[in-house]
Amino acid sequence: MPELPEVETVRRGLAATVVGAPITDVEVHHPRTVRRTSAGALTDGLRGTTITAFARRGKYLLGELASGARLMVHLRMSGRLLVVDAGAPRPAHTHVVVHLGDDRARELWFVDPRTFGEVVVYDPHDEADIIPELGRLGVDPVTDGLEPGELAHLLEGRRRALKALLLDQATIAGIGNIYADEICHVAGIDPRRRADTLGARRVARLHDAIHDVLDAAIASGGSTLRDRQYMGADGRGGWFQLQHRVYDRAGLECRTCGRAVVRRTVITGRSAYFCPRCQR
DNA sequence: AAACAAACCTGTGCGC
DNA sequence: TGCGCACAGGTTTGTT
Repeated sequence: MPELPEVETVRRGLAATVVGAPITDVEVHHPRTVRRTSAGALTDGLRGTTITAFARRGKYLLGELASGARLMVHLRMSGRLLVVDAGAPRPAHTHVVVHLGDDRARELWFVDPRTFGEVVVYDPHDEADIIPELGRLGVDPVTDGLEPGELAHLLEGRRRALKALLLDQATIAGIGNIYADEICHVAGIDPRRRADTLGARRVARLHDAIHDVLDAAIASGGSTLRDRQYMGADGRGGWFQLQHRVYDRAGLECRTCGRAVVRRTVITGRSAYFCPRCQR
């Protein structure tokens, strides 16, 4: 579910609310959530310390602990991180509860119906062994920046469909199914077009679209779809879905040109939405 | 290099 | 109203 803008919104929410709060206790209610290590490793690694900062790389959320350890959370399809008052009634699928012992006690919940998500605490020295995917991540357009020349280089020799490349986390980190479609639309490029055939003008448009779409989505707190799955750490949804041009709009009039109907196709096994008139 | 399917799970929406 | 199927924001693994 959550892509770069959603994870960034969660990161900002946590940075503003749980950084500096002493962790007094940890409950783990689902072994799958801590499968990367163990419930004991998570509990022992968090209890008695404090989160000093939150970073984000692609869709990975990384917390620095005062102990020197590191916290990694990946929300995958249905994960949510919520900060609530202590003792608040817990929703179904609340798999991890981190007790924050402030003057005003609160809890940090990890809620995840599909249990694809993960929470892990580890020694940063062992990061390459415990979370090898992190080492394979490509450039994060927001955190690292991404210049037109660098983007052109990433596209060179890549014969895949552009959308498939945008979804490849080892090339560019953080873009998922919603934003890949929205970026292709804003750039005016057919998502099925081979990545190595864009030409300078399309590369320039793609560069601008990547930054414009991601920045606008972050400014809107991400996209909360019909199922209301995604929400920020404060429990409030985003509103970028109101600005979606093509995602999940098959059969509806294109919101950009108004003279064609949005089509749905499948690229690399994922739904892809585009306007055949605006995107070539 | 890259397409494809299957896997991991639960929930929801739709057609009948 | 109920049943069964398709599909869902992600990622890995194994097979062509």
